[in-house]
Amino acid sequence: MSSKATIVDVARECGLSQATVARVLNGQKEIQVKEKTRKRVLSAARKIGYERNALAANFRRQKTKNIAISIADLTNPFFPELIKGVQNKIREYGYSFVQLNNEWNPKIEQDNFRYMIQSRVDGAIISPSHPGADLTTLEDLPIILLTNSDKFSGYDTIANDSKGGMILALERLFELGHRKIALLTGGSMMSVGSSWRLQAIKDFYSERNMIFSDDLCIKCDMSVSSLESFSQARAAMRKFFNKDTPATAVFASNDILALAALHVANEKGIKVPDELSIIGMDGILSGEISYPALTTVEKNRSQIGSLAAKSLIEKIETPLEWQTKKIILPCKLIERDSSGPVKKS
Amino acid sequence: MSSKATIVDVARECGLSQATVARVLNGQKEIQVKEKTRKRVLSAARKIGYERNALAANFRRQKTKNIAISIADLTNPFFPELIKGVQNKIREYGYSFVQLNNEWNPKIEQDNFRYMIQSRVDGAIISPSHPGADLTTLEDLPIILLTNSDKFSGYDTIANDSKGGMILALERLFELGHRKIALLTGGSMMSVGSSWRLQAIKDFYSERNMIFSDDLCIKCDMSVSSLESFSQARAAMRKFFNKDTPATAVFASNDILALAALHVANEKGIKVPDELSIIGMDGILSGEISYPALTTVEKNRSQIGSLAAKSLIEKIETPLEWQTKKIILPCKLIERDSSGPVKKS
DNA sequence: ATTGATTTTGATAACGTTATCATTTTATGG
DNA sequence: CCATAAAATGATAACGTTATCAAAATCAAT
Repeated sequence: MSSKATIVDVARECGLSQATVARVLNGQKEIQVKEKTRKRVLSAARKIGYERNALAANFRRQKTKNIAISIADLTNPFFPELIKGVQNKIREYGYSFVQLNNEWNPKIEQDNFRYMIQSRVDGAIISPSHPGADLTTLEDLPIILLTNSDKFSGYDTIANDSKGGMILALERLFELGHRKIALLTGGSMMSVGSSWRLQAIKDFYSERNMIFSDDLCIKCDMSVSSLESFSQARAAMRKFFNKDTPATAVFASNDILALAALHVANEKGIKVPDELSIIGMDGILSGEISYPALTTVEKNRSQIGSLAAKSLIEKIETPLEWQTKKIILPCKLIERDSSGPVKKS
Repeated sequence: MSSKATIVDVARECGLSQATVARVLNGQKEIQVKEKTRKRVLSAARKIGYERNALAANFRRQKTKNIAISIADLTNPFFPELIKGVQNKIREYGYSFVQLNNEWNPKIEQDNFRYMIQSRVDGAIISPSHPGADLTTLEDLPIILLTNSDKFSGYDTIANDSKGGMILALERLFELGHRKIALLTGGSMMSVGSSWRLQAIKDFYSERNMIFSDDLCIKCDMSVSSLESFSQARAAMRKFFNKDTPATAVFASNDILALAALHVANEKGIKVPDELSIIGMDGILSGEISYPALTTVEKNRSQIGSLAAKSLIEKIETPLEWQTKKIILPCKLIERDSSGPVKKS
């Protein structure tokens, strides 16, 4: 049944050596083989239904044309588009990928790293589960990290400029007249902690000779799944509004949190954007189709994915020319319908 | 550089034959090897840093412990959770997977099938890009299809009972007093066409001695991406409301469309659920976090994924005992906040 | 034609593991 | 203690491709 035809069978069929057959069927750049013999081989191959045995080929060259993508959780809306970007790019180069989730669990992450080594992937794109992730298992496997944490010095990294993006949002809110801006946060999707965000907004205010009151920082426990973090954020927002701290705008560190804020605002009859402006971060689908549509600081995840893929393949294929890169991509403010000028009262 | 230690090196190191070493390191069920030698091998392996070369092993056994998952588009919110279900299940059995997107393009889909054959995956879970998808390329590769289309007789299939789910929603709406129910549809995510839905709702009405007016069927062009189909549906809904055909409820064939309806209702100041009930289908995250939260007919995608994975592995590992299965899972109505009793007027 | 350079083809040895035997060692029972 | 069975280990041949080198065929130029 599954005893497939091999290159030797094709050779026998067309009366040529297996070397020549190999050159025709799997040889690169179609070099060094006469058109006539090429035809002969191809028709013989078609006749007996030859299909290349990639297992044998990979084994022989100890290359797989396969890369790994290690992320925390595929159901996190941040990742699918990123992966798509990777996928589209690597297809151009004839690579494919295995996708490994770790559910934020460092132990599973380590298993996955082990798997990468054993299955001899040619390289990996890794979104570390936490800033202390141990990458030593990977030895000299070419990798690109999706993070901008400074814990990974010496590694190649690609990420959006989250801080810059945050400032973009704050500046715009200031332009719109907002001065009482609440910060809704609880650790980013990359699990890099969020204390820098509080610092960033404080700096932002102090640069303008104002102070950011800690009352306006709404912290919520950040949990594993998007849905849980939504619930947590919603609870936090409900509490916040009950205290009726006067805030005219909310900046949330991701769209899920922003949508929680929007949800609570709707619930309480607070008009968005007339009475409250909300800006999120990431640019996920849920924010595009909500009502009102969410203003957000977009991270171009597809672009990150394709850049990471491109870099990785360069690193794999021309390792000598490679030198460590830290790419930081700007974010882009997308103004939709959840933000507007502060209400005159 | 990357010349890794092999089984032979370990054998030399510990003074045993490579056969014994192989039995210790990669042998199944830890049978037939003395505890003392086992220790000897393991410490030698650790000492010289042996890592199993899965390429060689796969090649030798012509098995990969790898399956493929072929879907249309990873960014379609339907799929990530399904894939997660697959992933969790196959991990139990020591399998991993490659994920292949086809962007609804049958040509790419065929390339992907070819890739499966050449890379010798042990099996595949396939969501056909369209009902006429050609699976002959796959010959006798064990596969499980994610569809309930009757075009795939003879294949193993798993899918939710969409029609049953739809009836669940309609029955509930009837219970709530709704008689004028609009059907918002345009082809399902599985691209299986949607004419059956119109038929189903007509049957539903006629079973109750009523007739379903075609005016209440809102068709929208179904496009590739979720966002586009949202826009299309929103446009269709705007048109529908302008005609002010009196409908007290909308049943949408997926959550994206339902959210489009919700969006337009909000836009027009139509109160949901007081003035209009909306029920969607699938149970995606966006519907859980919208305001109001979307009532939906849930398809348990994680369950489908894990069932598909379990079946596939059975089919792979005990092919003789296998017999063709067509599994149809019931849907579940999840009542959230977008549906309620019809308004008394 | 004859030489030499060049292109095209052929023969064959790896790659590192697993599977199949053959062989050795250990256990069992009279 | 010997015979026999059972358990543990060893030797070696695959798996199907690619890479290397050698041989043959073709081409160019005298």
